[in-house]
Amino acid sequence: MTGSQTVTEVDGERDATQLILQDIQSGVYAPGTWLKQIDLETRYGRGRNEIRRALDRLALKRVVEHVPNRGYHVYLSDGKQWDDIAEIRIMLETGIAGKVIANATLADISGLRDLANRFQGLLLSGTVLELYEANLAFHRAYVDLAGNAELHSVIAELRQRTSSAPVSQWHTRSRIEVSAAEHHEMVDAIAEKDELRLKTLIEQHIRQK
Amino acid sequence: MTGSQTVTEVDGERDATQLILQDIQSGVYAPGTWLKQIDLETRYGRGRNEIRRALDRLALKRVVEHVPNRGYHVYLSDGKQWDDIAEIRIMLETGIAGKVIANATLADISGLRDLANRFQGLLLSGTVLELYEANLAFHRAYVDLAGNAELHSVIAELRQRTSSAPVSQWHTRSRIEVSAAEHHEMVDAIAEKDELRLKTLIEQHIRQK
DNA sequence: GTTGACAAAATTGGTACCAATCCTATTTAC
DNA sequence: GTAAATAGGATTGGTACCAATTTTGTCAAC
Repeated sequence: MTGSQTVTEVDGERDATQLILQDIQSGVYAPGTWLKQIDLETRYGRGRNEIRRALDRLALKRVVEHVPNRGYHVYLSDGKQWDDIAEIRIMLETGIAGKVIANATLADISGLRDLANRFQGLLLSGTVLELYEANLAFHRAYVDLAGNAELHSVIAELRQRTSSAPVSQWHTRSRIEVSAAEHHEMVDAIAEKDELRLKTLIEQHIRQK
Repeated sequence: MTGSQTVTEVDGERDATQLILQDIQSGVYAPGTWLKQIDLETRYGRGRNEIRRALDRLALKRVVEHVPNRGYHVYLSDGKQWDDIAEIRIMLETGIAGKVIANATLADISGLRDLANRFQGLLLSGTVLELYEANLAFHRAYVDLAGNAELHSVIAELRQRTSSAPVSQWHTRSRIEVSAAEHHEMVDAIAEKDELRLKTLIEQHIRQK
């Protein structure tokens, strides 16, 4: 049974890569699942060619794995990989702490506060994917304050690598609550220009999530 | 004049992506050059399909830029981008300094020393590409000592992003000499377990290159 | 009942073709 | 003589088809 009706009314312009990625992140395709080209073709209403390109890109991003003459399947991330990537993120996000504090205007801080609030607001009503997006928006805004255009894409890529099963993270509500609180603490630290505290918070935040 | 004979006798198994990348890094294709599919097809003796996939991958890596219905051209890296990437590399390579020192066995240090020597040895006789590869091997070995499997690919990717014109870097011999000396100093610092000095050296090394 | 071989179906991956788009050179009007 | 318009050529990018490989299902032998 490969069937699955078209998921789209008007996905119109969006890239197939992101659609597939989003479905993987939403848990539609569990880790280990084989992604058959024909299925994807009908599901997203795209040509064979675009599907192949999308799968190749995802394979490059290590979201799926390619086995010649067998196809592509969702990557099964092990614990070690998660730890390694967390460590890299810590190095980068703490590394820019000083710059962020130096660059942050009052408007920036207020913007961050809004994003932290939005995440907190979704805590009760939001879906997992919405929470995921809100959390991502917060971290993205933080990283942007460093003024390093490249860093943005690097971190985004890192996130995608582990996000194979974001559902499996944040299983308990209490953990999400902690995350929401930490977001606010981070904003506080930025407002008070307390670099050391900010770094400590970030490390703690990334590790536990 | 689009002509250019096949560059290969037996490139047999190597991926077209890497062949093109290597040619860009060697300066065969200058920044800004349009990479026509037909030319690449004949030059590397590959099908249209593989060329397209390779170009798509390189576009994803930001080595080339894709303009719809126009084609792909070698990316022109501006100074800001170089600085941004250098900064990221500094954060990462200094960030692992402690772990590297902790993990490095005598054999590891000796291995690093060999690689530093090899770079130095190529200083007179080697081509630009050989120097580039030797330098890369040294840094790769250093990064590997951190025991973070993911970090490896992240840094490799970062390097590729700026390596559009490695020829333009290292224009003067004196700079290469300085780099070679710094490699040795880094090994010294690791051997003496002087983390602070190692970090200083790395920052200096990456920035000036 | 289990294991092995064989045939059929399904899936991938490559090749070739064709339409759409863009650049260039020539011609024409002013 | 210069500029706009037009025709021609070249390049990209998508679609369809076909071959190669693998998996699944069936049958026979032990």
